Amino acid sequence: MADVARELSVSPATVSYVLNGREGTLVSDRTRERVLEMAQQMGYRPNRAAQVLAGKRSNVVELCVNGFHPAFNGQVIRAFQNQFVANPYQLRIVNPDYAREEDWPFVGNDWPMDGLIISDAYFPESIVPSLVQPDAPIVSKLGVPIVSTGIYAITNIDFVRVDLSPAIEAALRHLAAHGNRIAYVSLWPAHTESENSDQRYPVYQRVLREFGLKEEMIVTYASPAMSLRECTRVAVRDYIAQHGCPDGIFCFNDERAIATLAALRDLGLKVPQDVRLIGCDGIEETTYHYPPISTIQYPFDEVALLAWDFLSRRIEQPDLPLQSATLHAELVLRESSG
Amino acid sequence: MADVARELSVSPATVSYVLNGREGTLVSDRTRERVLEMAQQMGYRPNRAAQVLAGKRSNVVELCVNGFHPAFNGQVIRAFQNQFVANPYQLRIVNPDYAREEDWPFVGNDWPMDGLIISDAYFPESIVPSLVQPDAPIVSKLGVPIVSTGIYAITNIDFVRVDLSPAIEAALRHLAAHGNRIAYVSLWPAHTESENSDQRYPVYQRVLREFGLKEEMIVTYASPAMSLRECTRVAVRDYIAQHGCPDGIFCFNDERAIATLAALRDLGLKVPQDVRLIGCDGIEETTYHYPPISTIQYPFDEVALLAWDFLSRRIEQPDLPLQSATLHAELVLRESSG
DNA sequence: TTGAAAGCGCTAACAG
DNA sequence: CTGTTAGCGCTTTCAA
Repeated sequence: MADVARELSVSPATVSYVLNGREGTLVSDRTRERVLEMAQQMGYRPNRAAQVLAGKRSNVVELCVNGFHPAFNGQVIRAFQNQFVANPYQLRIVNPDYAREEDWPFVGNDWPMDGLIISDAYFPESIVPSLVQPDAPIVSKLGVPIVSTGIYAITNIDFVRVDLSPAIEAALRHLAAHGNRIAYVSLWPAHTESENSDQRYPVYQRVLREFGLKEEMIVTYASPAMSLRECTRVAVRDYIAQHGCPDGIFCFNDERAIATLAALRDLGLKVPQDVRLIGCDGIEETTYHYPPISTIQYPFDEVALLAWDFLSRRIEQPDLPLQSATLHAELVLRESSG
Repeated sequence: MADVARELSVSPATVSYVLNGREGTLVSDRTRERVLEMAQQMGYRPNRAAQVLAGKRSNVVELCVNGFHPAFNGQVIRAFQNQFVANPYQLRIVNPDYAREEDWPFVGNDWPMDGLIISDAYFPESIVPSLVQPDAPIVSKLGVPIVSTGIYAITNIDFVRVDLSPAIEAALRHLAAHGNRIAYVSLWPAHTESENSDQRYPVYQRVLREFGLKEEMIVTYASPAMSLRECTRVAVRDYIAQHGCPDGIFCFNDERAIATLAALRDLGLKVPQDVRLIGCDGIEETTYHYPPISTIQYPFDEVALLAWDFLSRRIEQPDLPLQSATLHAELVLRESSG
């Protein structure tokens, strides 16, 4: 910038003015033009670190998801990115799974940002709550506003929550109407579940009780050696080998439903004839399997739209009252559930 | 930092020393201890922008991939992230697809970084080459070293290239051994292909010529309204409705193979009985479909390992001679190819 | 063993 | 309309 200024014998401030496109005719058209041209020619690029240090906005919004690979987060990210095309802000994706412990609760990323979106705050318990100031909930300890989204949304800051319960209930009623053994392919054994950690289990428990059925949990521990899908495939195969086959299976998510489908195929069982299957999340892949997998559709686009809406408003007006919305996921029945 | 210093009545420099963990006993143990404790207590967090501005390394390495969602890049990202656990560097993922045009060729991200890894430099043509200085190829115009990886690696900077050709040839020979109509589900029509844009087509062309077979291209244009998979599914369905069914289909990638499998199912065709199918990339999902899809396995982990190896070495020693490696993808035959 | 001071590249008063 | 100047938070000589 100084170079450009020197070359043109104007002051750096003038260059800064035109490059920042300050409105009003602070700078004469001729000067502006010359500066622009020279900057272009000299390949000037702003130093963002310096800009931020000098008090400028970073124009970065961070999206925090846990894991890039799982299809669910892929769709979350894609939906958010679509909000950010033709938008002055950049979206920066971070994945706290890989953050170094010593960086918690700041998820290992303290580069400048103007706001933070946390999708499914389902991280090593403590991270997110510790970012939120109990007394001044709107602006976080990071100094920027946070919007929390998803099933595990935190609800004392701006949030977009997705409620799965009605859809899960419908799914389980559907299964219960067609059989007596309804299993749940879950993350943890029942006794580990807390309201906070799984929206699904309480519904499962309630519906099964209502129908007078016995709970059957198929627990799929993750293992470092195997992928999530492999673990699930093995767990389901083992369970059925030992206990026989349920009439219906509801899975914690589509990843597990896909693995479950493979496990059933491994055992020569037919879906939906021998066993009905329903997943959860609504990732695109479910429509490409055979049979197409019934699922509970997470409203990716609506969440992204609302979250960005809340956040951008909050960035402009930090003392707005709490903004919130609750969306409802929808049961999509396909062949796998008969 | 100044606050911490003031609180302890030491100079900011002292605080900086201990916080940067400079070796040698520059600072007395007692002072060090007090500083550490006070910093902790006051919740001190370094301002990375300021650190960088003052000349410190950012400890950030950027990984540039095109698109988060597609399963292929998901596996690329995961493989790289595994290199970066327990590594002082942070990995920052960027996706130039969503970069604003005016930011090219800097892919919309000019936050500080110490190095750049470009995975499959398959972006709007110009981006990557324009980052490389023709005269001083090792260090890029960005001022940091670049390592290029993947099928479309640029080979005048440090690179890890993946050669698909032998595996593709094996795949096509396998198909050609079992039928006369071998189709290629491609991105573009044949006349668009250039050596640089598709490693696969030249092999397809060569093998088909050798067997005296006629080329059949099934072109799957992407459309903004439909997902890649949907587009492919429709394109394959239409093609077969019009031209009848080939004996073997080789797909540009697994995404397309999965969609092709769905299309074949839509038409009531059996794989591999009616038509043999082989994909490319080796994404995990291929093992979960029915039938499991034959594919060409991209060496995700090896690429990540070597790329990081090259880059970290280059960061330390900028004037090392060119580093390079070529890996070979491997054909994995599963049920879909008979 | 510690402190003072310059400067990284930029922005935003303020003065002219 | 344009230039001067004081920082932003930190690192790093250099001097004490």
